[in-house]
Amino acid sequence: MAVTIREVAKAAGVSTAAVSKVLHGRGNSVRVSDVRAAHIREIAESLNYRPNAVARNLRIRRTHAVGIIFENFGSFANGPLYYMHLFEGVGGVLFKNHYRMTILAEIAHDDVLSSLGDGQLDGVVWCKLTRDPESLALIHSCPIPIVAMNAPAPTVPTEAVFVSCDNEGGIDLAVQHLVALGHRRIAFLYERQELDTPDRQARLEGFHDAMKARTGVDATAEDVLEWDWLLPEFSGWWAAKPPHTAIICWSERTAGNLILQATSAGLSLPGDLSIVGFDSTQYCETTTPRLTAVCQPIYEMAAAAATTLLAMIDGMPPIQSSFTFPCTFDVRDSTTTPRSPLNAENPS
Amino acid sequence: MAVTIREVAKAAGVSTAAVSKVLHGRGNSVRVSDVRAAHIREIAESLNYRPNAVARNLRIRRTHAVGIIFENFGSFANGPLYYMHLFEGVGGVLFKNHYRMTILAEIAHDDVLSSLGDGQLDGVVWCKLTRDPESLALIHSCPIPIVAMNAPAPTVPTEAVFVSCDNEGGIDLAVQHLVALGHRRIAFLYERQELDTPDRQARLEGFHDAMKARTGVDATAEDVLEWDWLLPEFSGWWAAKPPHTAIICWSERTAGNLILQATSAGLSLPGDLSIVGFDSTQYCETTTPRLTAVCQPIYEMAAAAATTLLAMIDGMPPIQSSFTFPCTFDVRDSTTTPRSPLNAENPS
DNA sequence: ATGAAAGCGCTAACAT
DNA sequence: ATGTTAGCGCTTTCAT
Repeated sequence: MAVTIREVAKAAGVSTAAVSKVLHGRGNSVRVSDVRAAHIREIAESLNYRPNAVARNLRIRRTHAVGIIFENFGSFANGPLYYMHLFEGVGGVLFKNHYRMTILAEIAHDDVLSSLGDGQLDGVVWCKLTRDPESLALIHSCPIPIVAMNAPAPTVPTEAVFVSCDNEGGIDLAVQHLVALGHRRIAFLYERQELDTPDRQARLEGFHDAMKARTGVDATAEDVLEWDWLLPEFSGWWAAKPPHTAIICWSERTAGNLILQATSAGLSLPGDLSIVGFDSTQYCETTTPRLTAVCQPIYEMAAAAATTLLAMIDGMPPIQSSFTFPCTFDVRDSTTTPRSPLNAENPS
Repeated sequence: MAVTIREVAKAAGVSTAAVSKVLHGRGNSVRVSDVRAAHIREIAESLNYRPNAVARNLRIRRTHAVGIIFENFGSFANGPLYYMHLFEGVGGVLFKNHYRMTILAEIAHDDVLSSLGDGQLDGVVWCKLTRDPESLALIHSCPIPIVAMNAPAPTVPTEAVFVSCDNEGGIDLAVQHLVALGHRRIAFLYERQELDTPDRQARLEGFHDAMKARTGVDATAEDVLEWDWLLPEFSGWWAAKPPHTAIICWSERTAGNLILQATSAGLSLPGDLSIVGFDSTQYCETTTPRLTAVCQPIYEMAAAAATTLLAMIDGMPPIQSSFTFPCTFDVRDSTTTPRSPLNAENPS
């Protein structure tokens, strides 16, 4: 069907080795004179030769393709924009380096090994890899390098590299901001469905630490709100006149839904309730009020992940086994001074 | 390095053909007894054998991977959500059929052929393929099947299949809606940067047709607004007291930016100006006011594209060379009756 | 500088 | 029912 290197060689009256060298420039044990090279190129062109990458991949044992695993590909478009940026950031680096990016849909753990070990991928970026023993075992027996994004670095050293943001530090920025505005009773909110998400867990821990550090008092169970997906619990919670004047949401999207619920419950935002989100994307500009949020440097993180992965593929041992990026804080319109600071520092 | 089918065969005392048949179930000229099969499986397991897909791909000349080309991958996250849905829709079908999806970044036309003809892809979904002769030539010489999404079907028949929505019909729904509300002077808005986008062109044509049909008068040049990316022209335009009472935006994101500009210029929406977008995603729920918009059935379109492509890969000639899906209309809060219908039908 | 030939790991026709 | 073998298209070592 397609014209092969052999046919080009025959037509040009040279060996396949010469054609390979000239057209693909690989190998250094073969030398071809300029005239011959030009001739070969001409023949190849006229025959409309297209190199077969699959054959080459088999031979050199490299595909220049890396996989990217999302745990929930199906809800990409309605999920946080965060994923998209991550995706773009990784893709940007890969494409610049002439790698392809292959999406691996949510796959059963059993299938992962066969997917990652079938020779089609040179490496993989794994988003939200969990820390359970099963995953660690998997990392261990995986024949290609892995970089995990937004996953907590495991306590035992592994072959994989972990890239994430400083979730605790990010939440501390949020608490700091709210406390500076005068808030004392602050709640932390997440969806029941996100219970297992490593980032959520880290942020909750950060919340406890920060509350202790910034207000001097420990957060209690009633300061932690675990609600359902679209936060139907809100109106009941608000009706019970909670002492809180601000809510920190574990994610951007959660904050968006909270704004929706609060608005439709008749609250005036941010006067009645200050709201902070996590992840500061374009999305935060489109909510009303615009969402104040912790910002993780997604593009830098994605670029670090991809760059490190490519280095590993090239056989260089990673410099670090984990990278943690500091967060920043973007103040927008969803936070303000509390209407009535319940636990003001200096009640006169 | 990795254990091959040959080593399994040797360890099990059988032929490679037997191993291949048992483990991968391919070929029908080979029969293996149950006991032998069980034994082979056992050996393979104990040797931790992993089939090499690259070798198999070379042999069977199939990769079970399809490519997806976006013209502007880099601005995915900040672009219209439309792309994401498309992406998910295509991916959903592919994954269900055990195909992989490979992202092809914006590539120079010269590179396209080498990318699509290198044997690594069984087919490709091409988003926003333009209709120029160059692209048509490319389609013609492309060795794998192509499905074009949201591209106008060319007038001359091609090997590719085209999937798009009825842009004209969609715009007509918008005009109908506005006219029913009492609007007579309606503008059509797009960004200068989108000049070449086929969808935009089709929608503008649809605008002209619909205005003629629904109001009886032709739209003029001043009814067509070609502004810069973030619509900085808005305030000047509005200050000049244009006769228009409504604007139809070529895209969802354009409409969002228009809302931002109008709001910051002090307009009260939708009272001062009715706004309609194109593409009705989650994004339309997050603007203030919520965006009334034409809705194209993206998931169905994506599914049709992917399904058709897979059929073509399997050698079945496509039933149709183009699929056009009807649009629907989602009324939200960004449209209302005009404050003062300038050209009311029956001025008393 | 150039060519011959041996595989990469797998599949499938063919032979037994 | 099972084994032998010839490739898929390319790279690369080794002779010349």
